[in-house]
Amino acid sequence: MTMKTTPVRGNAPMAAGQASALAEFLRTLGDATRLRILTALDGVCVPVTAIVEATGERQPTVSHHLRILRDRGLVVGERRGGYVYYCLATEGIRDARDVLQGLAGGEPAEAMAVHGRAGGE
Amino acid sequence: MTMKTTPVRGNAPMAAGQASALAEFLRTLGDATRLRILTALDGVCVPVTAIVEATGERQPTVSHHLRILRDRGLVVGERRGGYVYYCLATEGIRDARDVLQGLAGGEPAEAMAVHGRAGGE
DNA sequence: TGGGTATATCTAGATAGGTAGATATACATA
DNA sequence: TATGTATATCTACCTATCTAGATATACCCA
Repeated sequence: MTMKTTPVRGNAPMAAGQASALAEFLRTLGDATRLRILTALDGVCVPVTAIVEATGERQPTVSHHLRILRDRGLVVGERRGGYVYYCLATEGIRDARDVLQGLAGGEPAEAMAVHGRAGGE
Repeated sequence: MTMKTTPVRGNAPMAAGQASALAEFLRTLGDATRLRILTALDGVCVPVTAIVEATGERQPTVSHHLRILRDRGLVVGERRGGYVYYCLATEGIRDARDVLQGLAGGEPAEAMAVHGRAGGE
């Protein structure tokens, strides 16, 4: 028996809970339709109809992804007459940017720590 | 018939191909095991055994994710004797950071444009 | 060359997440 | 109130992906 013991030890990896939360956040952004919806909403508030038209996706599909984005706090919807207008959620988007900055900046672990977004488990 | 025409038009969303490429990249990072592997490799090069030990994942699972990270150019493996040492891929990680910066910085569309990473289709 | 260790691959099996289609609900106006 | 439009929800199906377990391959040393 020769190569038994590990010659070098890796860093302690990111905590499991933190990694799951960060991974889930990244998967939220990791869908082409959602990215297209988010960019379509950049700077404007528009009804679902407009998003359907802009993206070329079907209405139920758009509603489905809007729901996910809403649940994650990335967009907000407000009823105005017959339409529900969707906008980027200022705070949620700012948090998201911070997380991405943290990831890009070096220590991925720090990203989630600062901004509560699913921090704990 | 009353609410027929859309009152406001959304922005033109990100191009479909670009969105898919960006989404795929984000999904690559959107896995807790891969995030943990990446952090375990921060600043050091270690054999698979060490990653298995550090993460607590099984060896085939680690190899699987290493393969994905390797294919995406985020890590590189080099054989040294009986072990294969894995390190963060300097260039790939720099590109990844740039993409994340671009996403965080404002115009998500610009992120992929600059750095080739799956830019085309 | 033979035995042992390290790593990769293969085959399922399980599960999450996406889209489609139908339909229900909410709202506005006539 | 009746009707039409806008949005949400529900079910089913499909696909991608993760993990497990077994096994193959690569390499080292005696």
